[in-house]
Amino acid sequence: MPELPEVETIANGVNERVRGARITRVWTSGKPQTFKSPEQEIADTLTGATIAAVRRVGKTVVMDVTRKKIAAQFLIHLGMTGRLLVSQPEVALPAHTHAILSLADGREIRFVDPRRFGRLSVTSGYTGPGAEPTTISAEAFAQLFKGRKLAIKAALLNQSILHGVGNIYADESLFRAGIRPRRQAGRLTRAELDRLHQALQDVLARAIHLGGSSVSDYVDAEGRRGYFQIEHKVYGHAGEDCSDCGTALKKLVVGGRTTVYCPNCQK
DNA sequence: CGTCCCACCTGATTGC
DNA sequence: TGCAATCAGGTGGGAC
Repeated sequence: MPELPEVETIANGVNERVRGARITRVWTSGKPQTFKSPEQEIADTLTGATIAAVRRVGKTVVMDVTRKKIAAQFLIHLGMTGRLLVSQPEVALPAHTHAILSLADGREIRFVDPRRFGRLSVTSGYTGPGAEPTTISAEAFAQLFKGRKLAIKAALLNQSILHGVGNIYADESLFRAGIRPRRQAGRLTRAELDRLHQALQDVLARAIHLGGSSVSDYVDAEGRRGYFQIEHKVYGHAGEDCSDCGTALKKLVVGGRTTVYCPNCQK
């Protein structure tokens, strides 16, 4: 479901509500695919721990916890349909709930994930697989794509190059930079890469400001929708007229993902 | 190693 | 109305 702006919105929302809380009990669903660490290890690490902070790294929600002076991290990757909710215990459990952290004050942090593409694990020292798009310099950004033969869209989606960008923000930033998604990453000029760097950071900042994109059912920790979808210029608009030039937007598949672009504005 | 493709899941929507 | 096909914000493993 969520890309960088949605994960950031969720992490910030959860952080504001549970930072400093103590976890008294952990329940997990036993669906093996969901758990990258053994469920017992997750329970042992979190039970009795205090939540120091909840933040985003790439598309992963990182919960920093301390238990008996030992620091650890609970990683929540939301996949396509994962949600992280902070609820009062009397609120009915949603279907497909896969983990519940009960807090000392009675509230519950719930991980809900219908498609089960999400993953839960515990670790320490997590830094994510790639570079951080919101703060990377134009120079370092350009460096990432040197010599790469894959399509620029596929490169943007590759989390080990740049982490946090997904299908929506890849298409939206390529449109705003005027670059066709199939262009070979290593053959973009420095000027084009600078435009892409700027467009990507603008789009991500704007989307974070609006609470992310709610395409179907994405909601943050408090059940609020995001509003960046109103500003999508290409994602979800295949066949419609380009908002800038009126040309019909085209759809194709790049890196295995549906891709929409303007054949006139993007070169 | 780089790149491509498909499997992994459920649910909503579309089309016959 | 009913049922099958298609599509979805993401990864990760295997094939080439």
